[in-house]
Amino acid sequence: MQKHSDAAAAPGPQPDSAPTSIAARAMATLRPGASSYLEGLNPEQRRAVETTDGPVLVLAGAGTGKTRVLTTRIAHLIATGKARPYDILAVTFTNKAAREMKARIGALIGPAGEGMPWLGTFHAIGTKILRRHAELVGLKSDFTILGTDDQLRLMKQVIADQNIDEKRWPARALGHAIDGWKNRGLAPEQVPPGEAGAFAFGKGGALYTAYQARLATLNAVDFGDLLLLCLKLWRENPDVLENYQSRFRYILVDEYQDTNVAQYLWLRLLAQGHRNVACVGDDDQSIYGWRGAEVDNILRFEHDFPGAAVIRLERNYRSTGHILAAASGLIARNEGRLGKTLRTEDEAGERVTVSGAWDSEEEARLLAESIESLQARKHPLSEIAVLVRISAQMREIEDRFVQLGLPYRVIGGPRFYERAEIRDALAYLRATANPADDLAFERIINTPKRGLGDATLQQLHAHARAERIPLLLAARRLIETDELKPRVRSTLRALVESFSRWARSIETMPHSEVAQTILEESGYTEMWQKDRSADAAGRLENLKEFVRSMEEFPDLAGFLEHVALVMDASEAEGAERVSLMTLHAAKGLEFDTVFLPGWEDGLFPNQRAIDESGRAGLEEERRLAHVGLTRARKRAKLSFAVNRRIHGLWSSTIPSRFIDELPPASVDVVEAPAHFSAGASRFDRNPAPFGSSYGTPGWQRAQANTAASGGRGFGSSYNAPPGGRGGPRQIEGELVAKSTGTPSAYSGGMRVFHTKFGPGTVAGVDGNKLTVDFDKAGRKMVLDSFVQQG
DNA sequence: TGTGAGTCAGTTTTT
DNA sequence: CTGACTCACA
Repeated sequence: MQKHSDAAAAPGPQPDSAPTSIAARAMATLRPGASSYLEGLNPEQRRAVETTDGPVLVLAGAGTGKTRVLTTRIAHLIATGKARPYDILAVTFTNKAAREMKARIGALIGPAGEGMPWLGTFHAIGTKILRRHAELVGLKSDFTILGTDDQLRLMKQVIADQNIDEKRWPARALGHAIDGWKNRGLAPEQVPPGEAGAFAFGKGGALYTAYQARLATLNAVDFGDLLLLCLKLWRENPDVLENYQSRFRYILVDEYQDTNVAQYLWLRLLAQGHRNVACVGDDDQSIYGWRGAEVDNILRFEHDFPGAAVIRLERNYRSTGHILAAASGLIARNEGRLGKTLRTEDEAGERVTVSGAWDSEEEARLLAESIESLQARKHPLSEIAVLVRISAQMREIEDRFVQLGLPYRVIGGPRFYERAEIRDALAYLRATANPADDLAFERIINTPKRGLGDATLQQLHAHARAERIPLLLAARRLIETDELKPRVRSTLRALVESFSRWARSIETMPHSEVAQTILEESGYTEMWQKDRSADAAGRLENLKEFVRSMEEFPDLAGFLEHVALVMDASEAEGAERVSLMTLHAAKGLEFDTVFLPGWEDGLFPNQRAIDESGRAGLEEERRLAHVGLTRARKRAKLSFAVNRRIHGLWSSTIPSRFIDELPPASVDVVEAPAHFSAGASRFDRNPAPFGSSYGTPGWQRAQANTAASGGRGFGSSYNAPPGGRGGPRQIEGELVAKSTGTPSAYSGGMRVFHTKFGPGTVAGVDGNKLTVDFDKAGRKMVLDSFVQQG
């Protein structure tokens, strides 16, 4: 049970034996020590659970049962009668963490835990508070929460309004600056003059002010405001603050090392009531400095909350000895840390392996072979992860997996709600629900194309600004005048009337039907049905899913809130696939075997991180390495390549300095392939005969694939023995690919199947390159060796 | 209004 | 080498 306590952690048999909260409370008063939920905790964990009063900092190293402590602590507070579920404020960073915590509390103490109204992300709780007191900060309670793209659009408008050249001062940069200020809890008037002047010849501050003003007129907030406006609310209304201070008898914070200054201030204000604040975190896993997280918050905790109890969880239940030793040895090089030493009672296990490759392509190949040999030994693919520093590394690895037919999934990536069709559908709903939502209206006024282009929009804007009214209202007024061309006028009238009709139908129809109607009547669905590009079908699917998902919510407002805040798409779990993700995305997860490719100076540690943040940047990179290693239960396999393509150019690289920082006793250097023998390094070993890889399933499958496609194309480069070359094999590969003049076995109109993109139709042929319209993935250029006839 | 060439930059990412 | 974006042109 303890073994995989952190992430996996269905709380096993415990829930069955866990009493309901009332019984538990009664029992706990009689025999406080005997509560079943406390069983199986180690002494430190138990102390972290039972030290309920006063400030507590729990330094929970990777795999030490952090989530378990947090959830048990809540269960304990409730079971002992110290607090009712609604007395407890429990904040997390992600929705995923919040969901997981809810589920686990529910499992521990039964239905009583499900009613925890104040368990959620900082932003969700901030929203809840702001909606109650919206008018005190100049909003209406049905304010809209803007996503990043709306934010950007708004910034562009603000920049244009101030007659600033958007070329020289891009909206993105302004957005970055404003986000930074908001992360630090700074309202426009609080920005230090020096900083405000840095943007656009001293206009940064003015732009920030203007941006906030625009938000206010739109009755909208951005993510930063959800915290910042709480601060404003509380500072200006001490009675409101007091109310929340006394309401939250106990406060718990997850991942405290990730808090930014705004969140810190937010917490500190609330915690000044009962002062029962428990923060759980790990300074060694702070990897979000670049987006405002302040490691200092955790380093300074004892100073900020005098008399705080500091509890270290150092017993690791996840990884074997060598992995832990490697991770600990590495992180010990960091200076700015509170210091913990992870220990395990598990066996030493396998040493961490380090291997070099000639180039990144070979690295990908060796990695895939290694996975296949694990697979051949019945190692489940779902227990294997490949963690990369930057997503650009994924391409080559994916290519290799695709070629071998090795099932994988990418974690992270673009999310459901970020897709254009979902944002469009959302914009229709938003503009219907809130006629003042100019950004939404603007987004869809000409989607689908209905002849309401830039010129019309400008007119609307001018009118709206002059009258200080929303765009939709401006449109309604304008169509009564003769300022518009007849055609535009009638189109706009139709649109405006549609919106009125849809708005009325919200009262009478179930909201998912309203959505369906809007999508039909606006011509939006039709637009995609008519679209001949290959991904149109997928988009229609997404829209269906979108409408379907609305049914899970009681009303439109509830749904809109959900998409604004709880934006992660549910991912199908448990499939028998290798997981591929960035190191950042891996935090909180664990796998039996973890591959860590790309350990090269410049890539990892990343040069930019060092350039921008110097020593602190390097230390954050090192923490990232530590996070990567500690994801592994049994096996961690590092690798690097000595040649890598960076921005399209081949450059030679040297192994990451982190590799040399690993404790040698816990590391095995794996023999390098033939060509990798020059230069004296610790990786200089006898080359393994390359022929040994010919028997792997991957090799055989690659050959089979080649045969299936007629033995032509890129695949044929693999017919040359991969070993026995002194130079970059990549170049050979390219030469072979380019010199393939023989006509492809494929021709336009043929149906083909691609392992990654699925079925599709050939649209064009150029030598061994095919242009294929895939049914799901859209139009892609692929090499014919990657597809099969079908 | 839509396309095609040309330009330019190019970590990590949640809410 | 990509992909995102802009700008000129039809």
